[in-house]
Amino acid sequence: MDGIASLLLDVPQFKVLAKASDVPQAMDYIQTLQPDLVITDISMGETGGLELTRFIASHYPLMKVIVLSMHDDVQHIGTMMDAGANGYLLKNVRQQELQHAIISVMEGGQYVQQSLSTKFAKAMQQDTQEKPLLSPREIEILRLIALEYSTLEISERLFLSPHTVETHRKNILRKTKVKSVIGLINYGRSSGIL
Amino acid sequence: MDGIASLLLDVPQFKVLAKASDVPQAMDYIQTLQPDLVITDISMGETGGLELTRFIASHYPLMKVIVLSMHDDVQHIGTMMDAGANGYLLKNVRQQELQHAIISVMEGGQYVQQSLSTKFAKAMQQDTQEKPLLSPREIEILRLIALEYSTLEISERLFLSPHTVETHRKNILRKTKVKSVIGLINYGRSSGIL
DNA sequence: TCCGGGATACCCGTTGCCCGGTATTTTTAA
DNA sequence: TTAAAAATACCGGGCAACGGGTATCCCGGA
Repeated sequence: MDGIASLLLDVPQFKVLAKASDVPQAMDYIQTLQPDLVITDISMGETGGLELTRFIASHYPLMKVIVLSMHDDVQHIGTMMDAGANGYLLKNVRQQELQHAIISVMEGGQYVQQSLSTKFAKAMQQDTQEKPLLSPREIEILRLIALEYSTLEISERLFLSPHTVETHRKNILRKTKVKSVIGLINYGRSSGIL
Repeated sequence: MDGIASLLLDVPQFKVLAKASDVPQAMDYIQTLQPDLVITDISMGETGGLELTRFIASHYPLMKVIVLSMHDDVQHIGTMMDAGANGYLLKNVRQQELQHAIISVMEGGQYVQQSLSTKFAKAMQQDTQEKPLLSPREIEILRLIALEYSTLEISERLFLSPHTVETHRKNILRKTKVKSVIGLINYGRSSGIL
């Protein structure tokens, strides 16, 4: 971790606000300092880094996250990027590429290390190739949710069991990776469903 | 009251489902028959009509309420309209204007008797003229709600008791007259707060 | 000077969302 | 045709949201 910090210290336009050695500490710093960018080492607690990334993505949508990892497989990259990471680099990244990644990310882009981007891009292509994500039925229900219909009201309107609507609702939440109806509305707006 | 009913009976597209002589009886009818429209005489029990209107507005948002009154002052009109009434007429209203009011209200509009609307509109103007509606604190909290913060998280972020946040949330819901966070988001979007 | 609104805080009860499952039928895709 | 996905339905539990109260403090306008 010190290695990374020293890499950054050499560059005047970057300022290291804090370094955290565990996830709770990191969360604390993030909430108090609210930095523009968080560099997360997912080798430290395995799942901790994933949770941290999800937390940042949902609570601070404008805050950027770059993941430092030692895993170069598509699964790990995909999981972190899905969780809301803006960049993914291996721990052996060179200073120049790290700086480049930071700049790209801060400008609103995504950055995956050169040596990984080829295989990841290929996987991504098959992965994100306009998969509808939500089924027609689910979209229908999402629209009704956005219109302030309760689960019970939706079930009455569509002649379904409330249980069915509940299941659909759960599946929608799972698929869109949001934590409540609020995220659902935001998702619907940004994806053009609503 | 019979005078009103007979006015309505002359018109084929209106059907009088029931007449109530006191508030509890009216509540009973409303809940069992769920009419499209309720015409309330606020001279009968003073506060009773106000409570009834509030009850309908909160429990049956789509049900319309027209208030028949003998008070022509701005206070009374404002109170009833704020409580959720869709129309306000004096008891001496002519049949033609009553019908017109009903049609306007059923089409989703608001109707205040011609002879009153001028003074009321003037009061309303000062009243609704960029009244911030939500206080700065409430707007702050609304924004955090939209970012998927829970009440507890908001309280921690603003160094407040969760109870306080709860109160603000309730006041926001009351002021914006929506029924859940979903309506809150929609309100925020349309009003430009979010 | 007094009143009202805003901000703060607390309590209690009900409702509905959310999460964790399981399971059947139908439809679609491989 | 066979496997996966979608749509349907049900159960039980936890907890946040919501509604309706009460109460104090402070400040700015009437």
